[in-house]
Amino acid sequence: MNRVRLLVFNPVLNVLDYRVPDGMATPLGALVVAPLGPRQVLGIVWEPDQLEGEAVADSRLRPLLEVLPVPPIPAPLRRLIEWTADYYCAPLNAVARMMLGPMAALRGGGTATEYRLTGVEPARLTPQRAAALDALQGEQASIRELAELASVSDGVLRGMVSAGMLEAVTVDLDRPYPRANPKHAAPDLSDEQAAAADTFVAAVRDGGFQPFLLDGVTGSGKTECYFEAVAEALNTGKQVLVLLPEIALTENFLRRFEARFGVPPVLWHSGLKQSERRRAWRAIVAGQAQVVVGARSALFLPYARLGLIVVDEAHEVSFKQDDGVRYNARDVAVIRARFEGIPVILASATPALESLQLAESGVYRKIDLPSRFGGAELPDIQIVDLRSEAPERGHWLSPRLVRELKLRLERGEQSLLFLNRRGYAPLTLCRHCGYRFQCPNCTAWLVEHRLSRRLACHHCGHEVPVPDACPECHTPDCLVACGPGVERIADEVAEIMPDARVAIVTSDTLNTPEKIGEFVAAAEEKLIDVIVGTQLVTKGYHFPELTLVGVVDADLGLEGGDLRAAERTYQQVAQVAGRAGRGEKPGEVLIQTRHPEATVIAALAAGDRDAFYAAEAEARRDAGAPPFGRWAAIIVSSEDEAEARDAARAIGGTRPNLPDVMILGPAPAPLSLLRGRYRYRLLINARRSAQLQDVIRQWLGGLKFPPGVRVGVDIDPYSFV
DNA sequence: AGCACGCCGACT
DNA sequence: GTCGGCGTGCTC
Repeated sequence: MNRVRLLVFNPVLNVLDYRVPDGMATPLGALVVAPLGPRQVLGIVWEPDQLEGEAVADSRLRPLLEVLPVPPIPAPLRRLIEWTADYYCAPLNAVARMMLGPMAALRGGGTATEYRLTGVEPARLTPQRAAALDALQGEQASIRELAELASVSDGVLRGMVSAGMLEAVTVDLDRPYPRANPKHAAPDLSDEQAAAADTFVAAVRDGGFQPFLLDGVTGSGKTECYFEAVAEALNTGKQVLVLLPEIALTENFLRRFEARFGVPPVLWHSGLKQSERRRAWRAIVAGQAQVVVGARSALFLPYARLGLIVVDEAHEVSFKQDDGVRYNARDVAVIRARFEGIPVILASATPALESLQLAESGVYRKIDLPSRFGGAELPDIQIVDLRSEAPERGHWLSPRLVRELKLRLERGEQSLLFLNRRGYAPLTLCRHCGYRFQCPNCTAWLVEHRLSRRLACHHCGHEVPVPDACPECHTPDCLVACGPGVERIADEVAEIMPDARVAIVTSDTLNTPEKIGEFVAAAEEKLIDVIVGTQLVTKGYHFPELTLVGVVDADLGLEGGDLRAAERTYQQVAQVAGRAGRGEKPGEVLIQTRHPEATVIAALAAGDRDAFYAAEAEARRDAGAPPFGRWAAIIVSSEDEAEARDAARAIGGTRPNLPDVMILGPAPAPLSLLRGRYRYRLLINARRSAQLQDVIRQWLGGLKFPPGVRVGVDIDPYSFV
């Protein structure tokens, strides 16, 4: 009898065996549909010896139902999925799920009906129709998606179809993407850039695993360099994957890509519409998508002919996924390149210490771009000691920073104020009774957002309108805002410079590609004098008239005892400083701090990157932190507090006693209530010699938990909440 | 995870 | 005699 072993997409069943009906071809990697009880399940044909599980007797095997019309998942991706599951202590099928697109993408062909605005004036314009008219400019999608986009019911849109305001368009679901032209606009590279580009081009041409760390200062033109490697891949018919840390950066990237290659790249991120996602997945699998730009979720897709991976802004912590499978896309990208036998480029102006270490030890080949493109100078960085140069009461901008802002406004130059805190104020309390607004689902304050007149939790999305009176003592008009957010800083700028045109740039205000485009255009046309923004503005933007950067509170990131707090502060400030002086005029950076003596701040002021990394390396070595030692976390959560505590104690009570592994906890996690779940945590610090994952697997493998309890393992954690 | 099965108490 | 509570076990 012909039997196969499947990796099946069932949360609790990883491996099942089936009989292959006569005449059915089931190569390794084939996606198949199998019967499971009264239901059906999707599975992948896998090497039997790679999947653990008792072999079931022939007589119990049921026949496979169907092989899906999709090319088999190639062996390198199967090995990557095994590696990731093993390294991050995650279930195989949870990892494998990340390579799938929408279920509809598994069957090709066909057409869909989409709708778009016609411009026809209706006899009757209801408020809903007016809102839809406004929200759907330039959009084309299914009724369902348009309704979502415009926040109206689909009944409204169907009415608009009858009224002739919307028209149906039939689209081919698998229509190919336009071909990129590697010679569309060849760049003008400096000698430094050209040398780096030649190295990458050769690596793509020759193939083979080769990891690069592209270490170039802000404004050195890293993108132009790796674009040459992309061009080489296009010439040789290979696919390229470019990973970016945030969706917000894809818009900017897309423009630069289109300028260089004549067509936009294929996008992959969580914001895609269902039909776009389906089209992209099929083109990726078929090899028709030449260059895919995406967030970390693009990493596990089944590319047919991958020839190069680029991880841009490779130091960014958002490459670490913090729910579901907790993997680091930067690290897994290197592993994928190894299995695929292709080059991988990690690009950054402020590499992670781990990456620098790997470059120093010769694992990565380091390519340096030490100077800015076009002769622009790196900005002058100065420290403002908030203890001696205090802002006015209830204000956050020091006299010196205010002076410099006014000077830029007079000269018609632009300024950027950076504060990594969304909203108006991080805490709101009642002046009368001291009541503090807290999230009912999380251990967190509600953040006031004045623009939307709401109090919002930044962890779970809980939102309430700002009340007129205190909910506790019912005193009217008694709420006070504590501390600054970007909205409040924008108010302060408006107060000191009433004529200045201020733009707030956060994920709240720039949440669509259109809005990002409008912002960039406005900034380039000098319709904005002062940009106030969160980390969203620290990367990717190039505004030649921007000559002043103010870091409102450099100490913010240092609070909280996070393992990587110092490094992240260094990276954020260095990145945002890099926005200044990118044109002909020199840039100036003012960093406001209460700890000018801190190593990070001193290194930033002195422009001494090596000193910072040396000090950071020493601190990490002392703490047994990466890359010298290893950390892992076990997170236990339940909607029931006692259940979570008991499960955590049960884990703690069976801790292994090993010389090279230290176990801390269990203790309530810093965010002890998150999205309605109570959380306990154990921290594991291991020497590099320890078999960390094996220890954890053995430890947890012997334990059983009640149904409501979730136990997650976080290898190399970034977030310590 | 779902879902069926089954054993028990409560109600018509 | 019937309904429905959720503990237990199964899916190749």
